[in-house]
Amino acid sequence: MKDNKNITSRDVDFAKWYNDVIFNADLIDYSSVKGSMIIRPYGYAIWENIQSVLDKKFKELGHVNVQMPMFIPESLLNIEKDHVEGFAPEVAWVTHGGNTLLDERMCVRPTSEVLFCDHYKKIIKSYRDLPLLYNQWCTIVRWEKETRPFLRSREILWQEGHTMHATEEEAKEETLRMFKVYEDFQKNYLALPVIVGKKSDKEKFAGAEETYTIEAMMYNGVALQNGTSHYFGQKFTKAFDIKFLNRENKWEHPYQTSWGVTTRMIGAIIMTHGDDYGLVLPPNIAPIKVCIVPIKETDEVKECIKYLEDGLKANDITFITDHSDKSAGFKFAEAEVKGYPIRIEIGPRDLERGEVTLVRRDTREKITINKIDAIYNIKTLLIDIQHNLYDTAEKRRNSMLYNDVKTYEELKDIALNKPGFALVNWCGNQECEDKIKDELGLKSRCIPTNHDISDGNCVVCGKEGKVKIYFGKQY
RNA sequence: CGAGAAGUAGCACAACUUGGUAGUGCACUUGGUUUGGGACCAAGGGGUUGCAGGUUCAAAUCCUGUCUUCUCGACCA
Repeated sequence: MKDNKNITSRDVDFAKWYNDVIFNADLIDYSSVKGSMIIRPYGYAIWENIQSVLDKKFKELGHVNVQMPMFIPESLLNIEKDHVEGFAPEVAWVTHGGNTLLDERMCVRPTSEVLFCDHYKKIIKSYRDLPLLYNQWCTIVRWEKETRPFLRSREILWQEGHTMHATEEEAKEETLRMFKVYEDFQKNYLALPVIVGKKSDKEKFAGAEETYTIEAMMYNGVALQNGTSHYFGQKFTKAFDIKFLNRENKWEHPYQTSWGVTTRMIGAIIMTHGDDYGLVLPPNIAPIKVCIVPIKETDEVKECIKYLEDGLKANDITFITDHSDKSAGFKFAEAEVKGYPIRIEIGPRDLERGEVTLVRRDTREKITINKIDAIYNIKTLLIDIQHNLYDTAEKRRNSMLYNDVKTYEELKDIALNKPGFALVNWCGNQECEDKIKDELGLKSRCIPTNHDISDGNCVVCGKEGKVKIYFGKQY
C-alpha cells in the first residue's frame, strides 16, 4: 500500500504535516496579506457548524447578537489603562494617504470591550436594563509577528460575548456559565479533552480581574489556548463611568464579563485528531458525515446509491456522493484527506451479495454489511467514532500529563525532554513563574479548577505553595 | 525584531558550481480504455526565472541593492 504522497508524516515534521493537511483538505488558501487567510468553503463549513451550535446555546441562555463598528478611535481605546497597555504592541492603526482619517488616530478593533462599553454607557440607565447580554460574530485584527493558519492569524474570525450585570455575584456566575458552555462544546462536539482553569495574573487578559481558560494539548504535546472567559468586575465600568440606578435609587457601576472563541478551534481539531492520511473530523462537527464512493457506476450500483441517499436524507445525515471519473483508489484517498467520518464503498462485487462496505475514518477499519442495515450501522458508527476520537485523544493527552512533579529538576527534565504539561505547586509569586519561563521556556497554562489547592512547596523557591498550576510549551 | 534557508508554469523541483534555444513530475484541457487503495495511452495549453540596476556579444546562471515567503527564537486568542 502506498503512503499518502502529498502529506508529510506527522512524526517526521509536525509543522509541515499540519500545513499539508490544511492545504490538501482545501480548508484555506493564503491571501496576499500575511496572516490574513482565505477560508475556503470546506473550512468555512466547519466554522458554520461551530457557529450554529454555539449561537443556539448563547441564545438559549438569553444572549442577543449585535454588530459593532470595526474602528476604535485612539481616545476610546486609551480609557482603560491595563487594557491599552496589553494590546498596544499589536494594534493596527488606520491611515489614508499617510494621514489619519479623523481628527485623531483610529485602529481596527483588536477586541471590542471599549466599543461595547461606549455603547453601554448610553443605554444602561436602570437595574431594569440589566443583565445586558450581547454577543457578536466578527473579525478582529491583531498584528502578530509570526502567523500560522488557524493558530495565529492577524485577522481573527471569532465570537465575543460582552455582558453587564447588577451584581458581582451575577457577573461571576456568567463568566463561569459561558466558560462551561465552551468546555462542554469542545469536549462533546470537537472531541477535545481540554483542561480548564484560571490564568495566573501574568497571563490573564489585559484589563480583566480573572481569566478562565480552556487549554487543549496538541498531538505533539504543545498547548493551545482555545477559548477564554473573563470577569472584569467594575474596572471598565468605572473607567467609562457606566452607571445604573439600583432598587434603592442609588447610582452604581455594573459588573462586566466577556468571553470568546475563535477559528483557532479548527486548528485544534486538526492537530488533535488528524493523521498521516489527512484530516479527521469528529462526526458532531463534520459538515459532511458520509461520503459515498461508487467503485463503478453500473445500474445496480446507481440503484444502491439512490437507496442509501434516501436513507441518509431521511435521517438528516449529511453526505456527498463522489461521481467523479477518478479511480476508486483516488476517491478513497480523497475521502480520507477530507476527514469524512464514514465512507461507503459501493461496488458490483459486494452488491452481488446485496452488501456494501463501510469504512470509518478514525480507525480506517472496513466493515462489510447488508445494504439494508447500512443506515442503522452508520448512525451507531457515527456515535462510536465521536467517542473513540475523544478517548484516543484523552489517552494520548494523559500520557503527556505530568501531575506529580515535585522538584525543579523534574520540571527541567520535562521542559527539555518530554512534551506535555507539568502540574506543579506554586507560591503564587510572579518571580517564580518568570523564572520557569526564562530558564525552561515553559509558560503557565492554568490553575486547574479541580486542583486549586497546593499540597506542597513551590517548585521554584521552596516556600509554601498556594496553588497547583500547569506549565507547558504553547503555540 | 534577532538567527538561518528559499524565491524558476497552479504546486513540487531541475538547470546556476563551469553564462549559450528554460526542463521534469503532479495538476489542467480533449479523446479513448479503465475503476475493490492515489490507473493507462495519445494529443494539447500554460514562463518577462520575485523586482531593480550592473558586468557581458549573450544572464535563470556572475555582482550589487531591494522585496517577499518559510523555519527557529522573542511577543500574542
